[in-house]
Amino acid sequence: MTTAWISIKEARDPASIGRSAEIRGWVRTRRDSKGGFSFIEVNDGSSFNNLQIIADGKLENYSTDVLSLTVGSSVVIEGEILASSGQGQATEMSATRLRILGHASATDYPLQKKQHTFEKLREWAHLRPRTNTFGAVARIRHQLSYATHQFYHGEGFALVHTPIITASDCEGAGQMFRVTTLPIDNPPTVNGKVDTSKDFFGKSSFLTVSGQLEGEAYACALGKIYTFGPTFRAENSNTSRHLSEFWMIEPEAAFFELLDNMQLAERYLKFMLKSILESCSEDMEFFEKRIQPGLLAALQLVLDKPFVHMSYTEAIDVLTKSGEKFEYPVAWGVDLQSEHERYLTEKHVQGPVVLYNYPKEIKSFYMRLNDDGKTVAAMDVLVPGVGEIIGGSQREERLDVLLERMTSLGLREEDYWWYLDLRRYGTVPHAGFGLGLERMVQYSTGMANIRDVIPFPRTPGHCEF
RNA sequence: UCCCCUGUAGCUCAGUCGGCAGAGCAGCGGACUGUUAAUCCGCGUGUCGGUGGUUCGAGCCCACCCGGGGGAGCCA
Repeated sequence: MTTAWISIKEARDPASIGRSAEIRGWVRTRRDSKGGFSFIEVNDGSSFNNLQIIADGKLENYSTDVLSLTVGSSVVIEGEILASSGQGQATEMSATRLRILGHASATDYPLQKKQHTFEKLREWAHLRPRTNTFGAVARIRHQLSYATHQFYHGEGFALVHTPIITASDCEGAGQMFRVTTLPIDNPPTVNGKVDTSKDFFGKSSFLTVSGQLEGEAYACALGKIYTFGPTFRAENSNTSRHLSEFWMIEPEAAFFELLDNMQLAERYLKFMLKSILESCSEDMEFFEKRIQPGLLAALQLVLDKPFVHMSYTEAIDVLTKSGEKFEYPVAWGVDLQSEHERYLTEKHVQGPVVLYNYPKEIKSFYMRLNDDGKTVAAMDVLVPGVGEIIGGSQREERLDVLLERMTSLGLREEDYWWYLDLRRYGTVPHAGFGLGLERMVQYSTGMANIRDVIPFPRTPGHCEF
């Protein structure tokens, strides 16, 4: 007869009282009683909370092993799940057998039984998932990812894997990382320039900044698709909201117009929030209590209310009449600055706001030109604390209009030949958007710095681990 | 990239007017207790980010460099 290995999440469930079981995990704390026993708190990542183990002095290895247990040690413990007589937990385990798999030297192990700053924990990115905060962030990140697949599958969207290496540098979303196998110290040259025809792909190649253009190709066949993958930006931006490598979800749907797109974004955001509030209540309570008081009520309010829609022109009007002193002046035609976006979502609306119909001059070439000839069918979703969490648009499906727009921006037709084919053959209205996963995790948890919501952050000058 | 702040013990930080480097936590030793950030007593810990300068004397003042944080731009 072997004892069943169960998770600590399961062991903490009062339904487990009376069971014999085995748990496996890492020691968080040990408190000794000279009365002849010890309390050991063990965490295995399955739950925010620990399981309290009562290790009696009668255990054969009590003095040799139990009393040597340090924070971070890995253990396998068999015992009986009992109703706890102490405060703070419903169940506990009375150990009948305890085995140490690996010690963690108390003098060397960096994680102490106290709070560390997030800055210090970034230096120990390989150990920080063992802390309360980073364990909780990791579980929320997983739940948001899972909810994403659930949501799109449920809405009839197919997952498409778009390429990570791209040979076109014309995705138009910022600076790209070059991918090359040419020797960096002595590359082949022609006419004094690097001969990229000798490179791996016979031409220059880069890490993708967006899967959108390829996504459009599949939407114009499968109808509704989404991508979920890493994206890369070689921009020298040093903020709490930017990463050089981040994960993006990009749905794209044929026959969708701007309003369909906005409604999809709202359903998607609400689905994710509902998912974490229902499935990660212990983690969310932690964020409410220790990271951002008021978080739960704010997220619940988002779920309960329809999103406010506001055209760019209305937004400019609101900002102009706000009486607020802005560092950057507001006028129709200028791009909205962080301070403007923050005012709109945090003060004016106090919740998510969908801005749409931006001046064409400040938006990308592929966005559909509105009938006014001045604006394009773009939409951004802004949320308090984070700012832009979603950016999207209805795409320009009319070949002549798209070509005209490209010409005026100096883009070369031959670079976009396959993208233009989508308009040449059976063109349809379509729309889509991109959501930055890390910004969603930030918004969901209240974590202030984006470097703390991705396991191993990459930012300018930092590629450790 | 620009602006501001910051760097002292393993961690969090104090250090006055330029005059012997000091607290809490962690650790170690002991006591005590169905404890839960346990409690109580005792003990140790330093390239004061680096280099140069001013000075009889620099953690403190000056210059440059490096690291960290916040904000801005760009964006998701």
